[in-house]
Amino acid sequence: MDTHHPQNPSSTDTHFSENFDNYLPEFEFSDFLLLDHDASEEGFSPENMASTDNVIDRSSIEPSGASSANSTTRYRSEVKKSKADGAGCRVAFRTKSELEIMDDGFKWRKYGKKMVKNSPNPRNYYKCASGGCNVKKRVERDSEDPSYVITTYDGVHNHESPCVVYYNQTPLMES
DNA sequence: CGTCTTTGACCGGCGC
DNA sequence: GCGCCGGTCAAAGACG
Repeated sequence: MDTHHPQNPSSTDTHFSENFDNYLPEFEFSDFLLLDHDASEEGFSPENMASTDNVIDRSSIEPSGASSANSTTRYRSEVKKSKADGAGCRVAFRTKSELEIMDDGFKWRKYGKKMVKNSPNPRNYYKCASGGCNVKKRVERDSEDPSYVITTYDGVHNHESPCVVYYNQTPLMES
């Protein structure tokens, strides 16, 4: 259903974030939590945040180290067993958005929906549709503020975002 | 016709 | 040991 076509490469704009701005006018970060014990401030691998890191930057969240502790929302520190299969990087975002389907450039396939006890809203489970990439993401609405959406990324992409690929493959061609 | 969402069932972990 | 709860699977349906 999510006919998310990658941004047409013909735009050749230099700022992907600008595209995002047009894409999600009602996009506002409230909290972002880094739930990874192994990843310190430097642990913010560009691989993992291939495209979302753009969003973080534009939300003017202090990139200064230890800023992750800035989050007021106490997410249960799920420092559980981390599969050595690249999974081990957990990042949770809380965004203000009407739509819970936020296209971050990756292709996600929904594989489950569950009602959780803590919240009256269902929780959706997505998996990266790229072969060999078993990154998961779970999306749910804030129990207290339905206008907020909590997105939790689980794992690291072993491939670039389709958008990035696009930009890589089309360095300059428009006439 | 192919792809993706939906939905209930199943499974494993944890707490009591 | 049992029950609860969260996460995943897989068949069926819907949609393009």
